[in-house]
Amino acid sequence: MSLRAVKPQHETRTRILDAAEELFMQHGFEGASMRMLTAKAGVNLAAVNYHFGSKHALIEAVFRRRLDPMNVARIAALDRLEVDAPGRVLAPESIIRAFIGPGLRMIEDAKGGGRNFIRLLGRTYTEPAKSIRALIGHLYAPAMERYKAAFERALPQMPREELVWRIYFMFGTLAYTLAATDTVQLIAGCKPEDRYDARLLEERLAAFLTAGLNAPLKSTIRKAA
Amino acid sequence: MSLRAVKPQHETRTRILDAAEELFMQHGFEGASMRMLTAKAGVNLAAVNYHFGSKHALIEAVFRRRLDPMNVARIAALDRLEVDAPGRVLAPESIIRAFIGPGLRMIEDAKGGGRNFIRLLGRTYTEPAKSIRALIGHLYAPAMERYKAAFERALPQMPREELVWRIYFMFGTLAYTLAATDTVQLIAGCKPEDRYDARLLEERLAAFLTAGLNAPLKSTIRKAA
DNA sequence: GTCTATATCATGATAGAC
DNA sequence: GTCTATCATGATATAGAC
Repeated sequence: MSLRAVKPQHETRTRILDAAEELFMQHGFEGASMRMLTAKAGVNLAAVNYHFGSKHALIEAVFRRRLDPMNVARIAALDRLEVDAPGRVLAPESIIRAFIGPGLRMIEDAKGGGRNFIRLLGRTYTEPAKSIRALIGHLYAPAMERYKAAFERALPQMPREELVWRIYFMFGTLAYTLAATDTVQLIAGCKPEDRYDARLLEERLAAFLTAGLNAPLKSTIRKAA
Repeated sequence: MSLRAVKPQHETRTRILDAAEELFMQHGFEGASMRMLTAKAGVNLAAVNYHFGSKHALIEAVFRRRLDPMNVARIAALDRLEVDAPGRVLAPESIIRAFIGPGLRMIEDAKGGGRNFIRLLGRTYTEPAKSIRALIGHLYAPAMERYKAAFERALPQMPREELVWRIYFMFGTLAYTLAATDTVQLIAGCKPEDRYDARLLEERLAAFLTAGLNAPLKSTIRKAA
């Protein structure tokens, strides 16, 4: 019942999450120490254990904060498509755009930390401990199921197994593109501002992915040497 | 001038490299300690510093051992294509197959450690310290330049900037596919043996990438809602 | 070349004053 | 809720016997 300001309650938590997101991205989960991130956040070392309980619980919180809304947005975008075209078969390209949009928009959020998170997410597919992989898979599962079903309806003639692989390829292209926009020298020659232009990236990615998804089922008969 | 067996000279080095490759893949560069990897290799803790000088130098050695031959094989495959069709324009698909072949073959090498390395490589695009990224970029550079030039000749009508992005997307799809074949639950439904069948993967990837690379330049005009 | 033993330091976590 | 101080552990690296 005190009259003290109520601000500090969430602020420390948020500052820790922001710092953790950036440092986990830069140094990995093991490489970023709690001392590093509490120093960056300007909070006391013990605050992490007070607010989150352990380093591992902090890692989970970092992912949940961003992934939950991102996948909600993905599902909402798909819902909108289906409501706007009731009963009709959706074009694969529009499903692709609905899926990649929420992730792409995040890379424009440099100040709010979204870009850091996107790159952190990219590393997560290969690096982390099993427990983290399981968490990510769990958080992604609902959106993935919805999109898988949408693609199956949009491409009824494609064998299920081939479709699963092509979804996997698309997922990989997106993950890599979002994660590595800073790091890969190949892209270094491009205009720097293009790397974070979500609209341009969406056009380029949508064209590439749509063509890949619709690739002919029998590979072209090539005349071997 | 002793008559002792000469085997031990290289064996310790190799055992350390094999163990490091696997443990760096599983736990990351910071997460895998020298104690862990010397224990796995069955060598003494001090042997790493004797043979490599430091942990960082060991990491470099791990990459050089595999990347050098892999890129040599890639360049050789492109050379062969150009020799077999002198003066003629190469089909984009054959260039793609020449590039992805050496990496794909590695995932079949479970026993020799190639599969471990491929997954280790995948994480490297997003995770590592700048010094490692620089090393990787340096080791890749010759092959990337050759292939970039080959694609430019094969697709003279495509704007250079769009081509760079499409090469980037292809590179990402390959990297992700190779790196994540174990981890992603989406693919878990497939027949497990298919994940490591290089021939099947090459067919699937080549179809997807070729279509993506050749995607129409203006995205389909879609009737928005 | 290989080993034991150890120096030096950083880590995650916690106890307890305020 | 926040701080200081500290514990127990495990890290890289090295010195020196064999």
